[in-house]
Amino acid sequence: MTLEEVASLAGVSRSTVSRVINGDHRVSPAVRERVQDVIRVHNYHPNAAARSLASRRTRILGLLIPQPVGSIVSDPFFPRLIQGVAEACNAADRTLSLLMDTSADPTAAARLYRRVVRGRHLDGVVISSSVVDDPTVAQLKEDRFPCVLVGRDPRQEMSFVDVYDREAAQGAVAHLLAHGYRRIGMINGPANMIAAIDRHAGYVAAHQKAGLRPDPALMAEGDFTRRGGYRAMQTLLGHPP
Amino acid sequence: MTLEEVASLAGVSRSTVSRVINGDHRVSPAVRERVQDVIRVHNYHPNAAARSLASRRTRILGLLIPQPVGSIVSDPFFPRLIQGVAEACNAADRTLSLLMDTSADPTAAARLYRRVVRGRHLDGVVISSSVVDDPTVAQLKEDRFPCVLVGRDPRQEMSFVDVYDREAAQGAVAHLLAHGYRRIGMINGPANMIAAIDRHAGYVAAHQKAGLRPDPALMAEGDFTRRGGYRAMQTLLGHPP
DNA sequence: CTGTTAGCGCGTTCAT
DNA sequence: ATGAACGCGCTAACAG
Repeated sequence: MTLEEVASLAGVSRSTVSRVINGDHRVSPAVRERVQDVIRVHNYHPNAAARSLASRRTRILGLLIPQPVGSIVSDPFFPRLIQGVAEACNAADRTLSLLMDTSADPTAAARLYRRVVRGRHLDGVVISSSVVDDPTVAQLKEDRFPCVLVGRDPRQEMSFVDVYDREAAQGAVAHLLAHGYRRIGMINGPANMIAAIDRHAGYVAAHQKAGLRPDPALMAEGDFTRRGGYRAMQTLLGHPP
Repeated sequence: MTLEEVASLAGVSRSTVSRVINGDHRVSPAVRERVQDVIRVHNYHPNAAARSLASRRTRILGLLIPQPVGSIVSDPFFPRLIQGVAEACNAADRTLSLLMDTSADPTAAARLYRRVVRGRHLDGVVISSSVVDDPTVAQLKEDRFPCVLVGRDPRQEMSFVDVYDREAAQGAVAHLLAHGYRRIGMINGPANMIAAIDRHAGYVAAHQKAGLRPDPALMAEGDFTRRGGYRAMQTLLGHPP
């Protein structure tokens, strides 16, 4: 079933049907009603490829999840992120396409990227980039491809959504200090992650504000897995793994 | 950059370039080489929409995850599934599109389904259906839409991939029985899940084969969450939650 | 092995 | 408010 057929069934031209579908208000109520009936009765749905080709927009949004392939199964963050994005896409009547950097081959990511971006597969992309100097982010920026970061852009050149990692860490540490504690340990994420950098900065800032200097021996590195956290805590407790 | 431009830059016709792109072997090595050079140098990538419109195939595969929205974050099964499918799609040079039944509105799923399937968004779909009489599965079957189930089809009418739930459960219980144990408890999944049905069947079969009749009091129902498992175990242990 | 010719199904000016 | 005509970029016969 095509626009053409709907049009002839409704006794109008293709253009009119197209207008009805796209919510153009330059259609008389009577005609609109008639067209919508035909559409409903025949369960017509516009062909996605044809729409994209003509309109130059795909109505597909991408969610780009890079590198830490392992952690996608261990870290509950990703399922949540995926679900949230999926929900928003559904609400906006967009299709979500998931771009995951699986392969260990570093060029595979680049190829995937080029194919999808240059092939005009997507209207825009949400990229969950947590690492400093992510090459894909740089690429997107260079290509001026519509996108938004989940995790802040250190250079503040792109749109992003993030939490106040620094402030939160600072607040938590300040709270402990205020209660008289002095030996405050920290299990942080990998050092190349922006969130880890920010949290550490907050940790340090809270100490400094209290006129203290944090003890490097109280820092341990986890990797957002249970096991990583366990090991880091063992280290802090003086039981190196 | 379009096929047309690549063609004129390489001094051939559009068709030849198209053949090179699609790996048609009816192209002389010399010409192929020349075309590929132009493609590489100009970083050309074919327009996805145009290809789809002309070929009637989108090179997009769908992963359809229905109902149990909550469990997608608690159950590590889904991240693994998603990652596996993504990997396979990458390897096959296909794009993965994620179709999740978020909304509580039951008609939303149907609309999503119709839009995507009838709009020819996808070439095929992997559906992770675990529930008996899943309406979406029925719909797919009726529409004769290319798809494969993750989880078996009770009616054996569709392609599927699954594990031997029944046999595994039977084996496990038989093993315990062989070691002399007689009061064997079972924490199963929700009763409308095929996997739960199969596992229970195996549990019962093992008992029957040993001339025993399982005690209904030893059955408890979990929901694939830690908390659900905890509660079920409490019940089995005689400490109702 | 290569080029020519038709569409694929729709959005979008233009007229009217 | 509606329709006619064109083009989006590519694949797929069909010729040669």
